[in-house]
Amino acid sequence: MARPPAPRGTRAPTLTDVARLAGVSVATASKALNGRNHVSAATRERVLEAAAQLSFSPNSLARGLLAGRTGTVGLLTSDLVGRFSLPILMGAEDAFGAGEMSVFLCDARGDAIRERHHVQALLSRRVDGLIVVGSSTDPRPPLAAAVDVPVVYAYAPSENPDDLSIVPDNVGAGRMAVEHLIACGRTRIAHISGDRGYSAARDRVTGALAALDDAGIALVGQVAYGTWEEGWGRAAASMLLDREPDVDAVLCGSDQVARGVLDTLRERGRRVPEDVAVMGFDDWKVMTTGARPQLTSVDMNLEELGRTAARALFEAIDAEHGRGVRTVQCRVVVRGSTAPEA
Amino acid sequence: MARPPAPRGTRAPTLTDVARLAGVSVATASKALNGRNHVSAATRERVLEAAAQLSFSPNSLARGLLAGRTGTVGLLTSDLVGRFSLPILMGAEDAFGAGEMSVFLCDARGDAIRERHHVQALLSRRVDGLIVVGSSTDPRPPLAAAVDVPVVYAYAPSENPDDLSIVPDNVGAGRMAVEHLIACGRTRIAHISGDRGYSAARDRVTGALAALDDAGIALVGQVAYGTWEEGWGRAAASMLLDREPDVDAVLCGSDQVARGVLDTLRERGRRVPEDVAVMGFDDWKVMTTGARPQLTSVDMNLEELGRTAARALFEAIDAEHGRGVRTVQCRVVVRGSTAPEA
DNA sequence: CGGCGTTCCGAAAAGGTTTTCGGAGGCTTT
DNA sequence: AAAGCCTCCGAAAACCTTTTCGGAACGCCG
Repeated sequence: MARPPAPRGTRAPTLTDVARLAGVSVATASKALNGRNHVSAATRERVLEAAAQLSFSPNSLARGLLAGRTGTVGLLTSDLVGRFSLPILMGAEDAFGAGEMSVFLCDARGDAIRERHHVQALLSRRVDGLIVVGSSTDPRPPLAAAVDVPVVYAYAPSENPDDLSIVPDNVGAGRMAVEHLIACGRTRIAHISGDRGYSAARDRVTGALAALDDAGIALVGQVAYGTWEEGWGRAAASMLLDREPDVDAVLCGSDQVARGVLDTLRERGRRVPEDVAVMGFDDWKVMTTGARPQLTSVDMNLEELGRTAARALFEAIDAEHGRGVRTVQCRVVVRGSTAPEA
Repeated sequence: MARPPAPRGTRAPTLTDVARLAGVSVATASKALNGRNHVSAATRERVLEAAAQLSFSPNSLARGLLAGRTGTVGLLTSDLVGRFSLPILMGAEDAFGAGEMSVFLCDARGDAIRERHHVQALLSRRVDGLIVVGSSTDPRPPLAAAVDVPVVYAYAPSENPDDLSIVPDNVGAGRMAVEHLIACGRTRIAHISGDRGYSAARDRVTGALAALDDAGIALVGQVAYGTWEEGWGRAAASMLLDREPDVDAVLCGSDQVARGVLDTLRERGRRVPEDVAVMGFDDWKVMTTGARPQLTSVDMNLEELGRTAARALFEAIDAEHGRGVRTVQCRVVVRGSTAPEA
């Protein structure tokens, strides 16, 4: 910050330069470039030509300073490394990028201090709004600082019900999964879940049990909680087969767990899907399409969630701020592990 | 853009407000807040208190307008969905976020039109520099528009050697991998690579062959090019075992390919690592640690690459612009698939 | 008491754009 | 011919911060 900016070529052309070249005042140049009226066609043409010749590009800072609106939003994520924030980020970037909005990306890495610092920086840059992306679906504390721009929470809802949160429908996902298995003719369904500490795991269980209840079917064995990893899937499947040899479907808490289950089933000589159907959650492509057979999974529609959050923020910027928790529907992606290839 | 900004609470406090509250002029308030001298301690204290009371946050737009430097950089990626851009992005965000820089994220999705549009938008926002992250390590055309801010290409180098590019050392990675296998006592080494269309695959082959050559060892069979997927790994391993039953190590073009190879080896009753050692590239945690046994891999250090790119851009902003291609070293992460557990 | 140096503060300009308002000129209407 | 309206353009203000420069107050010395 000590040194002055290095003189790199010549300074960017300003509206004044354009006006001078076109032989008009800056006011006229501005009007011509922005398509406002009260400018004759001939003059407008001259200005446009001058602007093109200088490859003029209006200074967004000056514009934002005057308009009180910058056309920027902040995307505050808790962990870029996690694989759930990425599709959401993509969806949001997608929805914004289509318009005239630019996105500031900040990674707080789960650190509250860092988060506060980033929020301050974003506010000082006068963003028009904020999207806060959580790293799990568990509720998170709202932003500490007082923010006078709209905030939308994505994936992890805010603990404050007055905030607007967009979350995936994990209960619905569990329900849809079981309904799919039942539709495939399965009646002896077990559930190997993920980490009990995550509401995503518990919600999916809730939905799954509800669907079983609706169908008048009992779960085979107990819900098995563990971790989100392949190793847990292998171990849990082994125990399951020992205790419940006649199981004909295993719903898994994640695609990774399902991969482990598939491994164990193969080793035990169970055919998938003929003997046992297997399903995962998240539809993580590299997991589902690399598996043998390919894995049926529930797509949580995270990219759509990101787009929804962006659109909600967009509305909140222009109009009134919504509140409450909104869910985004998910969908079953059917592959070979539940339905034999056609 | 039609509606005026919704009046959300009261407008953000400005330096004028702070000065008025503290009973000084804006100039004094500015000096006090920025820690410049020629302000008495008492006055400074009054100003700081007033600023805190109003929770004043200086308007970065106005500051940037004046300073000619905005403290923002643009991060232009070709495909957020790909998993290589993410760690780079993280590293860059990391290196920038530590200071006073904010990052604009743009996803061009491999579309040149969209890319140009984003570059224009970034320039109009007066970013101080740009990082262009490619989706593969193949050289890419330089930015179309004339940019008068420093640009650093990351992962994919620019086709123009006068640009500065930071890329992973794929040749070195191939070399290190083979050296590790040799160090593990393997002498009958095969290589199941990835997609021949990618320079990453070819470069790794180059490095691997060079290391074999140095050691006076011949590759077992031919280099097998295919895809980056698990299925290819399974198929290629099957063919390999048919033709070269006495192979004692398989170097795989990616972790995914390695997973497929592991699968086939298990089915064929070969023990890993006792009979055959297996290695992958990329060190994709979910692939390597979920495997049985856990997979030795070469970490391409992408996060470090992102940090390096950010630092290079930082230097280029302050001083002179570098040029040429710089590589970032990678490292072998040893796991059970090449070395028996201790 | 005058001169001088030091310390502190305020006025003003700069940065680039948008918008408002007034002015100038041309044309129509009475 | 005078009055009025419409079209087009330019001057200037506004947005907010930083920096420069001049001025004021004060203490100290001669």
